[in-house]
Amino acid sequence: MPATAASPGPPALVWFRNDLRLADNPALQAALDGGYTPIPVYIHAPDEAGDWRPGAASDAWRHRSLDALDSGLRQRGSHLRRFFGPSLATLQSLVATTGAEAVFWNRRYEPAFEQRDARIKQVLRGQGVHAESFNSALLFEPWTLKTQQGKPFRVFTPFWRSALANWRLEPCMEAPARLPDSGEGPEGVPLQALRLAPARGWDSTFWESWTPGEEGALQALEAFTDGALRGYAQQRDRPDRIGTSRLSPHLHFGEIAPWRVVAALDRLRGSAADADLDAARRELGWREFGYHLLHHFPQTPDLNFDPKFNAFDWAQVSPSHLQAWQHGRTGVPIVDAGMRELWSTGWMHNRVRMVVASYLTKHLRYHWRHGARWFWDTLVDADLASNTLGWQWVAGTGADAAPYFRIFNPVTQAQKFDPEGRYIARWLPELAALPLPLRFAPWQDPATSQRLAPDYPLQPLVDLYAGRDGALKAYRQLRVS
DNA sequence: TGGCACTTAGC
DNA sequence: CTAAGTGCC
Repeated sequence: MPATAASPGPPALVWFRNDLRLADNPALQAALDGGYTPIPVYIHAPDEAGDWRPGAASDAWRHRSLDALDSGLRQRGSHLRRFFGPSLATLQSLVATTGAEAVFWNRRYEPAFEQRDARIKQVLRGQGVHAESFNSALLFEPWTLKTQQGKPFRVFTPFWRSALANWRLEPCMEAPARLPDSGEGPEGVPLQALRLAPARGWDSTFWESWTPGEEGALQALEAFTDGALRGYAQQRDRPDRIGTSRLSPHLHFGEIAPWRVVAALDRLRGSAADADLDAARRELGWREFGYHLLHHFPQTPDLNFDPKFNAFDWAQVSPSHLQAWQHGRTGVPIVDAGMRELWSTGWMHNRVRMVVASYLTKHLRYHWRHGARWFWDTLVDADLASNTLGWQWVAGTGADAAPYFRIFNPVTQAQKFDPEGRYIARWLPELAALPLPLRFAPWQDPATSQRLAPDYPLQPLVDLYAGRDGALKAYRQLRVS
């Protein structure tokens, strides 16, 4: 029986995780449809993520997104209650103190969470609580698509073909206009107590370019469909323009449903170019593929997907060289520009992610895990599925990966995708005075570079040809052994 | 979702 | 001489 203001139903916990939105939220909707009074809770339990507890940039975003969620709930007459973990004990205690008859949540697919949540569901049900989970994050949950042999996909193209052949979208559901509130049980702790926001405010520059939360996500979607979608198939490779959707952090935190993004694209069929719409949908497909792989190959955040690479001769890490890469001081402009963009905005253009990753794993020949870890800590969109897929793909160790010998030349990449050098100049202002061909490769005229860009490293960490050569030698060695 | 050395066609 | 194609890493 649906709840009304006059006769509120029994309480049910709605456990928010990476589904920080009120529209298209199946767990919240299940509570309402079941006639319950939803008690929205968030439980801070970073240790339960195992080796992959969220990084600092991700936490900074989550702080703001939780704040936005609480505002949205309050506008509708409810509010968010925040607690410290462990998750199971906290839920059990809340069930006891609120009298909740049910617990609803939306699924996560990271290995540590899949295990934890399965156990939580089992224990709660064993205690007679109605515990149920839903899909809020994916177009296709990892177990819904299989190859002809009933096995998980390892190659993107057949995976995506299968997805398109089995296409079925969740209907979009507007956020409830009003929510009943319950006064039962503890109120939890203030948002600040979770200490997600950086103490010293190093993230302040992030928020010039991002608005965490459901409202910000919808604005980003609108900005995309009104703007960068036109020409997306080509322009998304251009880091010097706003050529991408910039939806990744919103999708990661569940501030928007992927099917709402698809629905927005579908509405543009006929008025926007099919190539652009298909390319945009295909990028969502890579996100889906990442979750598919992570679920079926749960070791891949830490281990090579292709075990052949376990014998690969990665270079020993020099802490100063690794730090030069991290802080954008390698002496290769497009690499350094990307790493500085990451550091100051918590995000990096995808084309540049590939370039800096190729440089780390090929020219420096460092194990991809060093790059994956740095991205994990610095990206606001850090996502275990996408991060793992991306790094193993570039490193050549992954499923359907670029072959190891596919080594990006950072100078060629910059000339091709940042032809006016504007992206480089934006993130490396000390290079803005360098004339164009030189701005891509300052070492080619050391005297001029010294004069016009005295603050930039004149001596690249590694010679590009030597780096490429060393990588190919190590790869050859792997193949004959 | 490459790069490069080398070839060949065409001027 | 350059552009386009090819095979390999």
